Amino acid sequence: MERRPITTVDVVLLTLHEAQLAVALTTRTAEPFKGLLALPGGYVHVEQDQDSLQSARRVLLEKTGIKAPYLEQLYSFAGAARDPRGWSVSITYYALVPSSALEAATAGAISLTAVDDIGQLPFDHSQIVAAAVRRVRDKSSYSSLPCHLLPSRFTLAELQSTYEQVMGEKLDKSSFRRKLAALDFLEPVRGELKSGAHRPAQLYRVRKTRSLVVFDKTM
Amino acid sequence: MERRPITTVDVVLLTLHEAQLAVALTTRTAEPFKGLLALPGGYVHVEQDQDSLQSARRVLLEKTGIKAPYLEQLYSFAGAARDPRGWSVSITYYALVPSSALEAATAGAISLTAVDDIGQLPFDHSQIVAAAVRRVRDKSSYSSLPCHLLPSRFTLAELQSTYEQVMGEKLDKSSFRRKLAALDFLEPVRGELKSGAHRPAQLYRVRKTRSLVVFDKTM
DNA sequence: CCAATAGTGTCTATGAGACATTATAGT
DNA sequence: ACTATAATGTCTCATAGACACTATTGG
Repeated sequence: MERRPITTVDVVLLTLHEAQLAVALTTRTAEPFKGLLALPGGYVHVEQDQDSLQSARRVLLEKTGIKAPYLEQLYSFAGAARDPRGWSVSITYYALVPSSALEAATAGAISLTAVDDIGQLPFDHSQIVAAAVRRVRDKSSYSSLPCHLLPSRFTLAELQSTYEQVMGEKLDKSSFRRKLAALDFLEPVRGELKSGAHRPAQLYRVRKTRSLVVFDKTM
Repeated sequence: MERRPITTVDVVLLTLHEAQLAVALTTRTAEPFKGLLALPGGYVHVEQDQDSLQSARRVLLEKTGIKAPYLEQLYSFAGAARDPRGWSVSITYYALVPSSALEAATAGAISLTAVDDIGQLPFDHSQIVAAAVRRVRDKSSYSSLPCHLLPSRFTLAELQSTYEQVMGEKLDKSSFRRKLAALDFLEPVRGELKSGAHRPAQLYRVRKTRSLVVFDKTM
């Protein structure tokens, strides 16, 4: 009987940090690449995990303390060359969390790096990060995905800024709000406002039933 | 050391058959589910395959005789419950071929079933087919993907009909052609026409450098 | 009143859908 | 001439982007 590949999960945990989309890296505690920064990841535990989503959740909790993020399968990287231990499969996931969730959850074991200046990472983790960023930017262009980078209540200006930071481009305020209104996945939080030295803004939250709304495409 | 999961690839081979999007199923030659129709699939061969795309290509060639189709990774299904042999990972791919490629390649070992009346399949193959169909329909709505369901030369009417069969809805001829012209991924085949009892149509082919063109999205 | 940000309105250009018209083959 | 399909043109409406304007707070 021939040898089975190694099976792991790796998670690309993304958040906004210093007005940039940033990925959370952890220091590897075991060989290979011990001591280097890499994606939080680990073996699938066949007695413990019912499926790979649970593996991803467990690994993320163990390595970063994050509990219930937006979590979605990204892609599987599999082959003979990507891991020095031999033929391996990495089922990868990406997660989005508000930066507040990161501050609360971790004991500082995490390094946040802007996705646009990731250097070389162990294994094929640079490619994995690149794929996640592509996916998130693409999906953000036609869905409410970036909402998961914000706390549960936010202003429309904060939401627009989040989209802009994810996409890396400015958006028109009027058009942006027209689209939000048409899609109708936000609801104002009654009576609550946010303060500054100027007109206060209405706070909103995502409607319970519409945590991921996909906009129109063409053709 | 704990046991590693089984690692397999399964391929959802799609084509047009009797004006419907159809999936190619093969009869299982081994347990479990020996003798039943299922997706062409098999173990990853770690000494033979450099990566999972090569596994998919190999499996598809072995089981169906298809050589160089459009082939793209779909999703990975992984868990304790999906295969009676135990915890397993299936890295799934989908392939698109013109129906002519199927007739030529197979010795009749393939069963073509319209995707909209797939019943129960072994393992979680029904779900896998459903995911592939969702992906193909979605991607067809904003890309030139359906071109891979046609032979290398085709008329605009044939292309429109292909889109309609994939998407399951009628399209307006004028709008369809306007969009094709704007995207500019087709080129007329010089002097060649196709005949009937009426005005002949221009034949086209996909430009070499534009085998998958993605249209605009919004936001 | 001023500064600063929130929120809304208007104009225009683009593009999609619906539908009509012209073109060209065989019979 | 007739029919069938190819190919193109026109009209209208919806919508996105650009930008201007009004609203409301603190100082």
